[in-house]
Amino acid sequence: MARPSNTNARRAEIVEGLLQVMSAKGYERATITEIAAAAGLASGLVHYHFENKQQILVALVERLAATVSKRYGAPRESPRAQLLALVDAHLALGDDADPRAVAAWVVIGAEAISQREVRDVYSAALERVRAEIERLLGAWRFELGLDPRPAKAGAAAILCAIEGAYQLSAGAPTLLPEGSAAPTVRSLCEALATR
Amino acid sequence: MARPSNTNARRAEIVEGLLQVMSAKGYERATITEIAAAAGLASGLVHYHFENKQQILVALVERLAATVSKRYGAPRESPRAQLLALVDAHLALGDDADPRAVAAWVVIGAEAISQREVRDVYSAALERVRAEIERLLGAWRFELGLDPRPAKAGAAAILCAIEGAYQLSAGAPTLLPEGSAAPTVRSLCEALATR
Amino acid sequence: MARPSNTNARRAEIVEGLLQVMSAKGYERATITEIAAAAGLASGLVHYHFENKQQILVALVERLAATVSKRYGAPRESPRAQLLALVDAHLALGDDADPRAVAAWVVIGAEAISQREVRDVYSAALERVRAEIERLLGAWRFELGLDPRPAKAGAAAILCAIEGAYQLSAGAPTLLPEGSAAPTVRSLCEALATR
Amino acid sequence: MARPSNTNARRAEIVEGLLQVMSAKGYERATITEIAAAAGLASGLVHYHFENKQQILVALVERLAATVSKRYGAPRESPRAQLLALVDAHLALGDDADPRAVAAWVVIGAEAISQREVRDVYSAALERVRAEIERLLGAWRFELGLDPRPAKAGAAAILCAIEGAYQLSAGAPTLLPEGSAAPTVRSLCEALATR
DNA sequence: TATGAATGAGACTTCATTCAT
DNA sequence: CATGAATGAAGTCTCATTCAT
Repeated sequence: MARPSNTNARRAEIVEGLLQVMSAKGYERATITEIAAAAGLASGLVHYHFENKQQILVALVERLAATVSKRYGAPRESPRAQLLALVDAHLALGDDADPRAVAAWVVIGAEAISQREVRDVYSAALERVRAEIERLLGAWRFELGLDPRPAKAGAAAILCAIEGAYQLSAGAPTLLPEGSAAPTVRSLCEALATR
Repeated sequence: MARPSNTNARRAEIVEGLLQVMSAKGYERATITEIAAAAGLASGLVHYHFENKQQILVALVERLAATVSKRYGAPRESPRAQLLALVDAHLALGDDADPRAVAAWVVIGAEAISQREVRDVYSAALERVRAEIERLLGAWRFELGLDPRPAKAGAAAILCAIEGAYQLSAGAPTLLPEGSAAPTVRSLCEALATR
Repeated sequence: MARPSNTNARRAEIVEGLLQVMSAKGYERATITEIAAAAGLASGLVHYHFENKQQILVALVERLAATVSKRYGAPRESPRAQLLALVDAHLALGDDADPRAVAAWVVIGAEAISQREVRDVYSAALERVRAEIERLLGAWRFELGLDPRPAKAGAAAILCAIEGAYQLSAGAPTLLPEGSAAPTVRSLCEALATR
Repeated sequence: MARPSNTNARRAEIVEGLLQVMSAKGYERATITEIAAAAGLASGLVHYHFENKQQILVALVERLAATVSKRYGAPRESPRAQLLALVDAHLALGDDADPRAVAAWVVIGAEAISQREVRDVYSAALERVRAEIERLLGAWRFELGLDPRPAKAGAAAILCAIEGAYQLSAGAPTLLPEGSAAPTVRSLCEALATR
């Protein structure tokens, strides 16, 4: 009698709509009306599936973090390969590259400053990545017979570089030539792993 | 009879007001009324000194870039010292550190994505820094007898790390321990200069 | 094959749901969704049993009037006893007291001002009470050998006092000490009957 | 240089607009747009002078209470005259009678149930009246050589009757013949004072 | 220059009602 | 009868900008 719930699909569509509009206009200028239109829905439906606009943003943070995780995916044979795969997954080489996702992520980083709930999920996502980088960098250095302790500072540096690459490629695209971010950060990993 | 113009002083006060409000609330949520209040002015006066809200933001970008330049200041004896001074000037060690300026800069980076005029001044400011880093890193490598050409990619990496450090310290403050950004990026410079 | 109709039971549940929500939030702020939830029903069902929201309100007016009538119930030996029983039935002494019903009745009185259909049933319910009071007060005075004609004005005064007691106990609960309304109005009846 | 502030005048106009619209439609159905139109103002101005809609309602409660106080005005020679003047001031005989104010007051009483801030000012206004009635009724009874203590219950009864008369005249106008409320309540005062 | 009231477009959000299942 | 998603109008509130003084 009752239709099967399609709430999850609708929520995903709305989140996708926010991603599209927000990457072009920023968060505050992404109106509910536009988000709904981008998702092909009536505007009133947005608030049936989300309590308010901020909740869509929170859901988007999680969706973007999950997308990178998925792309990172399968385990590799060595810490080195694994770390470089992580970098590539973030700086998305090839067809997967999604400039809108990058722009949205930078906007989210700015919103995290003033919106606690956004900051919480944003910080948590970054912390997971940082911990993984630290683990891999430490293992790599250990294999090389080096002291693994500097991996903590190194992980922070690598994460900074990744986030900074997002920032530059979205906000100052002339500065970071297309496709140059990944190799740059990869070589940075090499430098931090081997000294 | 004519009062001496205080336009420049007033403009600076308004820009400072935007800095304060924006670092706490973001750009769109920084209202003219609040900006004026933070500057101790009547709201109507803001549009006497600035054509519109965006122009205040543009002026703020220039003000922040100039502040860092000033802090960077005096020439040092070696490319290495000069580069490390540049890093310190950006990641503002000591009493000069201004979390509000960092937050505002991150917000500006996000606004640059969708507002061309902001992007122009933002990109230009970053490009000046990037070019300076490249110049210093190249000179440093030259002194060490290394090929100076990788300085281009290295400069990009260093700039990414600086901007990423801003991002993390403003949007995920638990991730980047107080004062840890500068030494991390300094050691990154060493790594990139010497291999 | 056909299920027995449960329309009447469902309608009563919905009316009860409105009573609950309305007494806490007022009529306009009582949403169909909340009313349905309070009744343990799906929101779509409400409009199967009622044409629109106002019809639920009309049904509630009748339900509340009927509840008081039922409480008033059995005939007493004298006009005096009967009138005092009527007052008690309205100002609901003892366990029967239902603050939500009182609040809802006051809200209904306000809605009656601007909604004709509500006003009609509200006025009719009050008129039945007023006529009964007048009848009893007249009979009482007649038994005492007094002119029964002032019973008309007296009935109005008593009805005013009852409705005013509702108003105060719901909207200014600090003013009318718990349980003080009924004795006060009873003594008012004595005063109006005997002079 | 600066224009003299007209905030108080504007606020009064807006409050008056709410009175007009609310007496015809109820509080929730009185839209800001209509209130502004009734006051001859642009809608945006309403929120320049009032934080939100509820604050207009609060201001209206105070305005209505003050209006009755003013009408009550000058002191009389005896407690009896003073009390009857108070009743007349409330049930506004003659040209002063304002059915819209009565309707608005009843609507306010209903809103007081669910809006704490409204309840606070509404209760306070009623309490002032109640205390004055008690004082006058006690003095009157004292002059007559009667025990003044029942004045407390009597004052409650009189206040109930006044508020109930508002209720009936606004919500069930056929029940309370035009102009009949005041004499009825006056005779009620006599009854309560003299027994 | 300076003030702060005024404007009006547009944002988010709510909600009665409808309807496919 | 029942469900709950869907619709779209309408409401409150915000705010950049303008303007009379």
